[in-house]
Amino acid sequence: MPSTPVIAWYRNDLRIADHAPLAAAARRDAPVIAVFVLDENPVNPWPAGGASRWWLHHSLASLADDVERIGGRLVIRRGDSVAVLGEIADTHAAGALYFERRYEPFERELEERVHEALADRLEVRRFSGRLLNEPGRISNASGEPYRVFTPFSKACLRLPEPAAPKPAPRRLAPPPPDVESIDLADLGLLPTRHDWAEGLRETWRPGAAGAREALETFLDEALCDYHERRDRPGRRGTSRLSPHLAFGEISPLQAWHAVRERQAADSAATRGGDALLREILWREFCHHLLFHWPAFPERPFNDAFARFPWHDDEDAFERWTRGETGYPLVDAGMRELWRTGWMHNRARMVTASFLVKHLLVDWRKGQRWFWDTLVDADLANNACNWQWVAGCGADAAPYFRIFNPVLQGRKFDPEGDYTRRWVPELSALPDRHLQAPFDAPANVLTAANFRLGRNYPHPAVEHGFARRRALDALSRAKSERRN
DNA sequence: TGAAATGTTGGGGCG
DNA sequence: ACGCCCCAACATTTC
Repeated sequence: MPSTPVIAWYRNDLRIADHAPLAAAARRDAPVIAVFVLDENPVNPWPAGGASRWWLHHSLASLADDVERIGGRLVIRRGDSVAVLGEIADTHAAGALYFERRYEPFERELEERVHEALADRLEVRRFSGRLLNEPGRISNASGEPYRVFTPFSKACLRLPEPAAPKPAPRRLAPPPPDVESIDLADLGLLPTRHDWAEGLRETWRPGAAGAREALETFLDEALCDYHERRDRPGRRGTSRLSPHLAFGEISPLQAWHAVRERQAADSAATRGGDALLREILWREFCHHLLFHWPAFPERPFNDAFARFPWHDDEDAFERWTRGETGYPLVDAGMRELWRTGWMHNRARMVTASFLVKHLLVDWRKGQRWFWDTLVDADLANNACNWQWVAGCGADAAPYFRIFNPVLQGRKFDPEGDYTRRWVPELSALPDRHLQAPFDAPANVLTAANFRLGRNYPHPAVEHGFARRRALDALSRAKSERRN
């Protein structure tokens, strides 16, 4: 068989194990041109944000090592994906192009363009892997896509247990030596003007090895109590796999299978394991929604919100982004995000609810901010969860569910570990008053040498007032729809 | 994967 | 002893 090279096109699937395109390429017993193309097409409405770019840089470095370890070489390029892939294909007479599917509208369209441009010259094949199930495969009794999570997840769980993930190819035939590549550093993914990435470096280890390490740590230390402890942001109770999943350093199948294995070995892991699998299914559900409603990141799923009078309050929005709202749990979350590129899920719900319901700022502004600052930024999850919080999404929190940031703080950070870690100026306050310094008696504040308005801001808005205002505005939006 | 308002119950203080 | 009130504590409903 003539060994014309095969191109393995990498995008958000930066791993070598359980990677169908790479495995198929290796099986061809031909030179493998593994290539990542940084495509900064201005038409893409969702180019990677700063935190994602930082992660991408390090993840590519790790992938390059992994590819080399099995005898290959990762080619790095920048430019228009169609043009670059076409040029590589022509220059090296490639016989095939393999890649893993994505589900974002822009990426789906890109896949179509790649197919159209190249399919007459070589074999273009796309593979599944980013999800456990193709979005088109899951539908309800009447053939419609599910709009509610619970029946969706039940349908997923009724399917046969997925097959075990495949190991990495043992060996790749290297690409022709003259395949052009540029230095990773020349992609310009790292911050230039000032180095804001220190907190990211301290917190994360991007790459498949880091993903595997995070998974093992989670399985050993947190899985059994996951269903309870994941709600406490002050403890290490969550998997912290989200950025690794977002960049495909670990596949959802690998995570799923590892949890199932642990459950089989240890009955104490049953409940925690099921809770984690449920989160993986939420991820599937979000992608399923984005697949069937491509406008999800731009438009409220529920029409009643189409003309909601959001407040264009730039000042309040900026206070929120900086973690200076005057509500300790909200500020803790926002500062954790800025520093580490990640935020505990409980805090995500509370901070997002605060922006949308207390400040009445458009959820799309919050979505954008998260998109730029999260290392786990994923279009489907981000859009789906913001709409969920705002109350306009599929299977969303009802409009009258408004988090009280003070009560949430007392309930989920009772000892104040999380709040004090990220808002250290509150450290000296006793637990009792930590979440509401504005309600603390004067003698308590004096004893802590604390003055509201000097050490820490006054609340951006009073909770009782904000709550009534949101209920009023949201219920009106609902009834106007009916008329 | 809420919170607040409202309703109910039961113990204890008190006249 | 009794009724009355207060108010936790808990349950229900309402937003």
